[in-house]
Amino acid sequence: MDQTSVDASDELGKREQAKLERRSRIVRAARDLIRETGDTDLSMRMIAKRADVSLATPYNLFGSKHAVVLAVFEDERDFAERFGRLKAANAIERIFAAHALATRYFTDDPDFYRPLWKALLDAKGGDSTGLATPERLERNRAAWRALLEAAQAEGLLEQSVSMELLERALSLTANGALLSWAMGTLATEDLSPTIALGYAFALRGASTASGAAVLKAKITDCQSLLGDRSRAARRPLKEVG
Amino acid sequence: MDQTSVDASDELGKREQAKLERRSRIVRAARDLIRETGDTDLSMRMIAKRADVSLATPYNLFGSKHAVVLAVFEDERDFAERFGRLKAANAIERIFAAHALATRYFTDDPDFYRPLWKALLDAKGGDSTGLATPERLERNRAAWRALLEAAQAEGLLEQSVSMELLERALSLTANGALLSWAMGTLATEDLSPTIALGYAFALRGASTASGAAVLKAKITDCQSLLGDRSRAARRPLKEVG
DNA sequence: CGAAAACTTATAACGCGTTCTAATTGGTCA
DNA sequence: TGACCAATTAGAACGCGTTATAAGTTTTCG
Repeated sequence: MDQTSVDASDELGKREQAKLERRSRIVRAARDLIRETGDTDLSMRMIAKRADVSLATPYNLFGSKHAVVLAVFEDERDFAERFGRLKAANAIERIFAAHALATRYFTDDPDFYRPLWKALLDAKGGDSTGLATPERLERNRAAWRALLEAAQAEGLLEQSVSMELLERALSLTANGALLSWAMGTLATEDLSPTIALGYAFALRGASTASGAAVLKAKITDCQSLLGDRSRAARRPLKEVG
Repeated sequence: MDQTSVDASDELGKREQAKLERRSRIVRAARDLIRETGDTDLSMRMIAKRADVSLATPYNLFGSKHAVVLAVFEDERDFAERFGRLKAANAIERIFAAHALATRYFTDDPDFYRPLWKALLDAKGGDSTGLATPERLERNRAAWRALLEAAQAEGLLEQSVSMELLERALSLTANGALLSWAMGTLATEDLSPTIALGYAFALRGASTASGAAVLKAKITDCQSLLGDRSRAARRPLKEVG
């Protein structure tokens, strides 16, 4: 309905242009509030005040607080772009490189992304819930599936397993880990190796003999990482967040 | 601190006894409300009215709505009891039997457990969040770890992998699936095979040669289950809940 | 230009989870 | 029995997400 072409910023009418600017002001206000105060002051009234709009405007332009936070989230992650230019020794290493790339967003800026995830998990709205826009979700799914199919083509993953279902299993692991992380049950430093270990287990379960070797190495890597940490620090849950 | 012995209901003083009865009235009220109306009318004011107590009382006795819902949840699942008497051909089959037992709670009564999970996921409270009581969580973890260690002792899982970390990977998968299910992204009929497939992948990634065979069968089983379903019905998201 | 359409605005309202106050009930114990 | 004390109670209040209404304001178009 909107967004008639890619370079739409010029020929769009002042009305639509003003709407776009209001939209971005709101998203920026929400982002800045998360950056400055975590999720404590992330209220619609605060966002509206900060964006110099009325309280009703975010509801006109986005529909709900969830949608605003989602817009902040998607604004930050120009993820799929860097996805393509991943280089690694083989397809499986490329999968873990993609994982590292994806996870670094969170671990590099946990004070920003943890409140964001927490806000995203607030499921009160019946139907508008979700951790990503459907289109974004589908694009990510496709990107991961492509990585997996490349590994399958290289003979590292068995032909008999469905890459679609394997991708679903991997994303389940990642979502579970991010859930634990957002709730404070999983420490930031453990997030990446925990997901990597889950990936390694699942991938090895779908791998051929040639793929199993490198994955076994990955498993022992992650295990020693997590094992050392838990043996060394054993911090109580309070200190996690 | 409380619960001095098993038959504590007698020698407890009328005051403490009345408190206990109020507690159970509140939990029962919350349970009935979920059963009757889903999560639409699950408000503290409703729960209090239904339990014939003041609005302040649930806060005195539980502390928060989250704690009340958690109490409902734990009240329903006398899970660990039936955990012991699982019989199967081998340790790995016993793991999947345990999974089936655990998942059946949800799939048999989705209209009850889905709102419950949704309420549990509401993370707004900073520190009281969690999907289970810490003690309950630790008990479940230990039970699963025992199952895994039995499989390891039978030579089905490799000695080099840590059963503690493998258990964590499995629970990540389960939590991720339950999250998707609670949010309406995963259909009830797909919940059990999806988790089972995730378990099968991860377990096969940690298995020895002798364990890999039965797990490969499990993988193809689950795959055909999920594949047939998605090919046959392809229902839109709306019809999920 | 001037009218109509589109959108924002201010503001009030609703039910929610949660906290607080003051008053009252009722078990406990000397 | 009578005094103490712990807990519940009614009720108001706070900020929240969200919705609705009525009154501006500004672009668009004949």
